[in-house]
Amino acid sequence: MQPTGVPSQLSTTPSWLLTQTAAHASRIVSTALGTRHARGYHYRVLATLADTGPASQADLSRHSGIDRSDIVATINDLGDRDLVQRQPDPADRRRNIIHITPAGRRELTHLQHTLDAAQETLLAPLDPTERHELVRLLRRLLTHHQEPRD
Amino acid sequence: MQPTGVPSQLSTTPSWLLTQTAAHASRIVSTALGTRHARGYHYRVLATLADTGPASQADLSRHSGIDRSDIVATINDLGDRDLVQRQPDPADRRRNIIHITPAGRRELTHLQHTLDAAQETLLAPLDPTERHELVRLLRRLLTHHQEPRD
DNA sequence: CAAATCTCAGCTTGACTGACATCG
DNA sequence: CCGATGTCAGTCCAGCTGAGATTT
Repeated sequence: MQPTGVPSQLSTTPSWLLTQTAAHASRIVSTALGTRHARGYHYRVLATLADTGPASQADLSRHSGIDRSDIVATINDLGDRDLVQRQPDPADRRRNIIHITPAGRRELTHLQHTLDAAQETLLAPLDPTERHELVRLLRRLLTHHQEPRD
Repeated sequence: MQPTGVPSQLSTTPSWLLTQTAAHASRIVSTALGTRHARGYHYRVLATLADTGPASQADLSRHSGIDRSDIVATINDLGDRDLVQRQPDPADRRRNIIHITPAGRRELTHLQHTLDAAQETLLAPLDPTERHELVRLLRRLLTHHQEPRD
């Protein structure tokens, strides 16, 4: 008896497995973030700000991997909740400098704890060695496909 | 120097790695399918039909994991290209029975070859043992999260 | 009546595209 | 004028929700 009745041609395919597992991961993570009224973009922006300090929206886009266009709404959301502040750059009036606020840092900490728990849920069936191996393999694939500077 | 400049908190997270890797996989696969003017749903429906034989749209939905609502448009697309046929079920007039046509089988074969190549591209940096291990770990995660009959 | 089937319209996330005005 | 920046509108895929019509 098959799990979801998925045809064998699909269910043995690495890319299918990846997609499916990622879908589960994303659902678990979204649910976790949802308990704090956040979404992926919100966390990524906060994490990036905490990581690299205040930045222009363009820099934020580059560092977080979120498209310029999507940064706008995300910053609006976070700004509405006073988790970040948008200030015009006096030195370059095209720019907004985005700062994370103390409340933003606190929220980030909460989010990280929430995500740690989600991570544990996701990886429950794997022992530490296997988790490490999974991470290793995925990183290999990622770096390979990210830096094909040929 | 970081690859995409992604903050470390993200880049070491399994679920982040999964999502990112899956994104690459999906782009590779979509591109491959695109060369034959197909998308994921098209392949999945064709593969399911070839695997389980003619089926109602509801069964097709169950077996392919595609939502009922999305089956409709997919079958329309495939029908327009004469890759499948939609016939009313004489025994149950609520049903349409979907058949794969000879052209559909031929197209499926093409798609599978295309996808095999995409798979090879995706897994290029891993040796056979590692590929097998990756598949094993992903399947463990999947089955765990798919059949939580607790 | 309940349940299954098909269909349709619409929403959501994440990612992206194109255009535009502003400014350096 | 070129190029970077912020903004806005809109597209796209994959997945889902809800409702209706039809039939068993």
